Amino acid sequence: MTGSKLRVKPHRAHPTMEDVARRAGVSRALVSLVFRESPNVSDERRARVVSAAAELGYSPNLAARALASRRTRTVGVLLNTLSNPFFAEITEGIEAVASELRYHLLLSTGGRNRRREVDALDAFLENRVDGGILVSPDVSAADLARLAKVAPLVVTGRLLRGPGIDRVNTDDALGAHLAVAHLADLGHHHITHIDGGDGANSRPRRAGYERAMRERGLEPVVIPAEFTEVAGADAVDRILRRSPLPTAIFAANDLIAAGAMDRLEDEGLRIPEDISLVGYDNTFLAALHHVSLTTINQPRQEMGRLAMRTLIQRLDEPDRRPVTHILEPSLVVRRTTGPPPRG
Amino acid sequence: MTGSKLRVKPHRAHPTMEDVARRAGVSRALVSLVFRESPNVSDERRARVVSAAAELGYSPNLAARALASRRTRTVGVLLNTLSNPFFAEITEGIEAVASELRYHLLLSTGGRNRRREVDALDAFLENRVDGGILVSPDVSAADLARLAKVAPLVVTGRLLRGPGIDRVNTDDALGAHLAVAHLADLGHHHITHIDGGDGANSRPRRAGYERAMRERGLEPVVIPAEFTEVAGADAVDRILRRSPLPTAIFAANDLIAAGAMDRLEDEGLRIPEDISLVGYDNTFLAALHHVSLTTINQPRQEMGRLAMRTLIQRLDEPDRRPVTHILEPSLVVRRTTGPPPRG
DNA sequence: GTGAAAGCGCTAACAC
DNA sequence: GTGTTAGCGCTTTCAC
Repeated sequence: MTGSKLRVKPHRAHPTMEDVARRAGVSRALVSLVFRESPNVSDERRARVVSAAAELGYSPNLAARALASRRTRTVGVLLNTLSNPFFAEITEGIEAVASELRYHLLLSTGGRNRRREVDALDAFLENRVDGGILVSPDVSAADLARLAKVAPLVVTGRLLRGPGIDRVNTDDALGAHLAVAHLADLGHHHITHIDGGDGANSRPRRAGYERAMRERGLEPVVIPAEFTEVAGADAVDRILRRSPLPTAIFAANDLIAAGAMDRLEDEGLRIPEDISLVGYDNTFLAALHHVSLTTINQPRQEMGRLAMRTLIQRLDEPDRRPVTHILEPSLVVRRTTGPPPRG
Repeated sequence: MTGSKLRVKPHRAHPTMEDVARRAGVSRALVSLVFRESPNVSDERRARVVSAAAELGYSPNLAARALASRRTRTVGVLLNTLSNPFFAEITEGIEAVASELRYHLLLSTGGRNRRREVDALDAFLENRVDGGILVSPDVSAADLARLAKVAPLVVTGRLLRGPGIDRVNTDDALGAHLAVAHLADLGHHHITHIDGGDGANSRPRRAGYERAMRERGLEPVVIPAEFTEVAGADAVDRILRRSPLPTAIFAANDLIAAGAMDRLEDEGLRIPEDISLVGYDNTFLAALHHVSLTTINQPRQEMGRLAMRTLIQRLDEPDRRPVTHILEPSLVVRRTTGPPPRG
């Protein structure tokens, strides 16, 4: 036992089923049936049990239940960080259906740190979670498989296959396509992409961009960057030194777009009159009136809900083959895109 | 059992301490001692046990441990919503020290919904959490006391007193003071406050503003609103109809300030040349280069860390008297404040 | 419908 | 240092 000295006082005596049974004048087993909502209990006795429990302030001990039933009704959720609204919203989706179905969540943030992620998976194991939802995990396939052997998993943001592993993903390549198509339809030919380096979804977005450009006979130009505001601003500096100047920029996420927007305006360029700008993720940021960024929306809440529902389905039907759900992103047009300048 | 049909397969047989003991050629109790890191085990046997466990892929069953030890090493965390970065960052602080001290988190978001919050507290009870951290909870004092009777609590954002309840708060009145002082020092006399209605921290901020104004012989003017961007914009509309026009606005949070900023600029007012603007919370938003809002910072991560540490201390020392920690906000000067226009 | 009895996998005295 | 023994509070056959 690490850390504190653990002079923790044990819980004050909680009443047990035994106590409830005694008070209601029935057997312990009957109380158990009532709390598991068995139909085979007479209304009269059920009422007696319920009110006895209420009087005593009884609350079932989930540890005991888990031990006896070999089921915990909790699912482990692993994600990068809650500070990123993207993950926070996915989590909210998960939580919504979990609470509806009376499941508990054991939450861990791995912080893009492999060791912490492995710790989290160990915690899932030790808690004997009924299943797990891993949002863009960094851990090795082997570590994942170890958990998957013992509890079904839903993984997002990775292409991992395996028995007991279902997947929920969004189609990032399609999202990039949507962005390019929107700009091309407005008449842009010179569309530069600022990418996200080796951030989680950077690659498929870049690939989608490149393919969409080539399909239209346009020349892809990729400026390497990373998923931050500063990187977006720096990337614009590099873009402005090139020629021909692009008439539109497709940024790999909204944060990059925000940084780019700043720098473009600092340079006296008007958006969208002089240059158009598209982001990705439709974060809170993009929706700000002040920013009003055209961007690609990912159904975050829905990703979470779907992940949880998928897990429940597998719990119901452990032997069906693995499924992959792909959610489609959509274009949100705001005020940072318009036709290219004349001439 | 609600929802799914629960044809859940029990866990594949996990190895138990019995298995490990047999394999290592020792008693079950010795294995238990090793896993609890007891010093009274010879190095040789410890090594035997550890490697036997590794070979079997043994992982301790926390439910069994909880049942026997009457301690779960998990703490329940209740908060409004993860979508608000404010709560997300507090949670990250809590998680950081929890994971360091090998505690687990049972997380629930109440969504400002009293019923869901009560459900969450029930879940804490049923899980026999060792303690709870409630971030700006909405539940009644009675519901809170019920939980507090059985597990120590740390509450933030509320002034609740009670045995077994420690508190961590920030000094919102001081934050408001800082904002007013900053503006007054710049030479502003007409400072209008856009408030947050009955949002969580609205009242102390408003009160702090009013007192700070009066202390300087200035007349407080409060425009009622709520904690949203739209409300901020609407409030500006109302402000512009008044006279004399203020030379500075102190908004009750950053979101309001963002809305206000938009509308002010729409009306052709320059910030800070024509009018200064101060927000509250120092969210991500304020830090955007594009926005660059002068605001009041709350140490969010630190709030979370402190809450968790406070809880651990009480676990170590259940009978000490309740403590209240007050964290101090600080002023972050960016580009939306300056001296009032001349004349 | 209801009750009795045997565990679930571990901890915590206590003996040795 | 190490092994023995009783539970912890529930679920789950299996009789009745």
